Amino acid sequence: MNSLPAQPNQSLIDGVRLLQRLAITQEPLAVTLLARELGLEITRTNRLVKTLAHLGLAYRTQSRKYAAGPAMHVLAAQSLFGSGLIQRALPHLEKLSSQGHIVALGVLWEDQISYLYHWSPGLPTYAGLGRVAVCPAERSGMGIILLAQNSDEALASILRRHRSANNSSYRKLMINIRRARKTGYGEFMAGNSRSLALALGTPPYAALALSGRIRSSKVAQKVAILSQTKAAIEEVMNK
Amino acid sequence: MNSLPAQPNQSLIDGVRLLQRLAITQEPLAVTLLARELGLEITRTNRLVKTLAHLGLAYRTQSRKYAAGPAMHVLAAQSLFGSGLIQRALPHLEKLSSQGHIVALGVLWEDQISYLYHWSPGLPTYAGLGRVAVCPAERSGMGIILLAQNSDEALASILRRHRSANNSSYRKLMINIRRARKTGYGEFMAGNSRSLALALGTPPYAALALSGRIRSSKVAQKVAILSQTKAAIEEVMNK
DNA sequence: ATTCATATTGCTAAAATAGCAATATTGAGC
DNA sequence: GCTCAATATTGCTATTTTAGCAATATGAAT
Repeated sequence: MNSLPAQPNQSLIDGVRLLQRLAITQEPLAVTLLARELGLEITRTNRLVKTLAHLGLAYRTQSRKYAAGPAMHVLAAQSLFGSGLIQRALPHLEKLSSQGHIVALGVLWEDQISYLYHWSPGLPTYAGLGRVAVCPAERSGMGIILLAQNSDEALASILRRHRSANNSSYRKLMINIRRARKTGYGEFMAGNSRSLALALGTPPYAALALSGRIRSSKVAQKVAILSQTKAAIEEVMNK
Repeated sequence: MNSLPAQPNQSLIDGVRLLQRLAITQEPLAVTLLARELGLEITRTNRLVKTLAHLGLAYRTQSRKYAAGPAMHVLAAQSLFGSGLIQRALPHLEKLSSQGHIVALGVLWEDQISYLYHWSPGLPTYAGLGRVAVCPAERSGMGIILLAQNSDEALASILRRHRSANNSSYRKLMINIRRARKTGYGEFMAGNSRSLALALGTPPYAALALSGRIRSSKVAQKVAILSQTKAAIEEVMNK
């Protein structure tokens, strides 16, 4: 993202990754699992997680597993403001409600999509916040368009590190990614539900999606609507 | 918050503090200022901030100042879910709208209150999110009730580290804190606007407030209403 | 252009961490 | 309850990383 400093601090880098991993699921995780998932040594992981626990950012259960701690509320408040994306995007996302589809705003982390907003018809607008955990990027329109920004090598390196090594799903993903690069939008089908997504920002920092039973004949129209919202959000973000 | 690990990682601790400091204001900050504010050495600060910049969590302006970076959106999405507080509190906060006052949900960090939610009459519910930056804890009902949880020594240590060393304001704060400990709610007057706040959770992890032109005769009634909301939020948080 | 303030890096002493091996703790199965 | 196996945690010291000085670079202001 930026030039490496003279002395990049590996403890900070991996500590933040652990923090992020703890944040995205509710279930408490064992140190061994955390270490394996992030490719870290166990003792080191244990100490970093305990440091996070000391800060209140992690919480140790009786069975010595770790989950998000109470200071996560503090970090949420701070990063919510620091990001400013939800605050500025919400008025525009709300306007998409009338489409009758799921509306989502998400970000890519490693090989996962996290949702800033995930709204289904019938819910009040405010209920879309922090409602949904994560989705594997390869099974998400947003994931596909965000992954598509990477070079094939960078992509391979991301995917190699995660269980996504499965060959058949990898090939499917690459097909979707190549199409996304050509069309400019991410598309993923799950059963007869279609997810359409556009990236926000250059370089992209988030993505925007509509999901539901969208017929092929309506795709261009829905993408055009997403484009308007994309432009509107990018405009307020560039101020 | 938790027992110190065998090898607490100071880089992670201070790196996270820097991250938090960058998140809570929009203006880019010079390294010197960051270092002074957090009581850190300049070279170290420079390297930690550059590591954050490498992760995308900080952004370096042309004039070599640092602000929140694009990965802050990612952290916001993750911590929003990891915290779960906004998601679960919003339906209850919305019910407070009919009171005709400002409704807020905030957290304490060092000597500052950050807002998860800060809603004013006339706004849509969703607009209360991430709208307001920070407020010095000593000038906030929420700040007072949250600071009141600390022992006098812990309190002195928090305040000593910050510019709040001002004697007259310190004395006023202590009066407010002692009253809060007795009454169980935080109260702060700014002009003729009154702010009333209750802490959430044991130990408290956040606070809830109503602010506006609240007459003395109405205080007990408003505190009772806040208590109901507090109980409702605590209940959903304990599941 | 020159000056000043601040950011950044090179360098090495000093301090913190890594990671092994040992120990402690917990949960599962008797 | 007891034993065993799996996992977490810590003590220890070699190794690595960081701290912080001094030097340099980079901008901004004049």
